[in-house]
Amino acid sequence: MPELPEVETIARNLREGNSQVPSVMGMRVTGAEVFWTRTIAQPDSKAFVTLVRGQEIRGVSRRAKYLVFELSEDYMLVHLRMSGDLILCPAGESCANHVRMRLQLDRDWQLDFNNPRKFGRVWLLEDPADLFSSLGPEPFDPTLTPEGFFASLSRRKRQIKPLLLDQGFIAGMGNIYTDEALNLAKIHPLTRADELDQEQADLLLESIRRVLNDGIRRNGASIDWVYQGGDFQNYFRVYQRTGEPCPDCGTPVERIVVGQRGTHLCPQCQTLG
DNA sequence: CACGAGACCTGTTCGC
DNA sequence: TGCGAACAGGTCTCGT
Repeated sequence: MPELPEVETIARNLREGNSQVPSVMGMRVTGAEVFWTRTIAQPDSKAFVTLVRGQEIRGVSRRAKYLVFELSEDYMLVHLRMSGDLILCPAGESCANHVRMRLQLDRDWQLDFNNPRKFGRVWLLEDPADLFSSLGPEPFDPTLTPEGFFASLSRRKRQIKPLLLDQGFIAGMGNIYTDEALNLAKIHPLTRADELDQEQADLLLESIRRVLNDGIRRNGASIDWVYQGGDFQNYFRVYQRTGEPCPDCGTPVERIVVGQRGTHLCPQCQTLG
């Protein structure tokens, strides 16, 4: 589930609460359990448990696809990777089947890191800067202008889809929103980045922002068993819609493989120059 | 630098 | 029904 809109939704729900759960702001960590040791990337899991205890949650935000917990002493960063989710669950209850790490909180809540495929990771750091140093700009950063975006594209010879998935080029895009944005912008995923003109770059940046915004507005996308919450999956244009009509021209959507990722496109709208 | 393949993991779905 | 293959929202590392 976790691309920018899903991570943003999780951060917002934890920060602000919703009809089901309260905000975690001001809650204190009274203990931690690690059920899959490799979940903790830094420090080691034993040190993590010791260090995190007693810290108060003072902020929850997002950078790229990382959840950023500002604690009283450190920052806790969580990357959900392919199948992770964070669930605020009443203390002592079982809200998920694959919990790899749990923070016990006061006020009778616990924060469960559910993660069936065990790819997700957690860091506890004094300063998150090193983790973030190689990340590209946030898509909504106002200093990311159409002109600057075009200039960045012009310097790259990679295919546009793998480039958009590269978190060092632009942060937060994943397989869903990349396919959606490229279809909206009518750009073939194999197009070389330096072959796009200014007009296409403008449209691509606008499309990226539009699909991400739509995703956020719908609380993200919920595909299959991994995640419940959003309903953006009902508004996909091409992602996992192989054989269904392109929303613009009606041509059946095709599936190809690009960089080992399933890729969905309209062969009529998105052609190679 | 660009690219492809393989790793890391478990669960679901599809085809025979 | 059963069983293996294919596939899944991500990222890292290695070889060419």
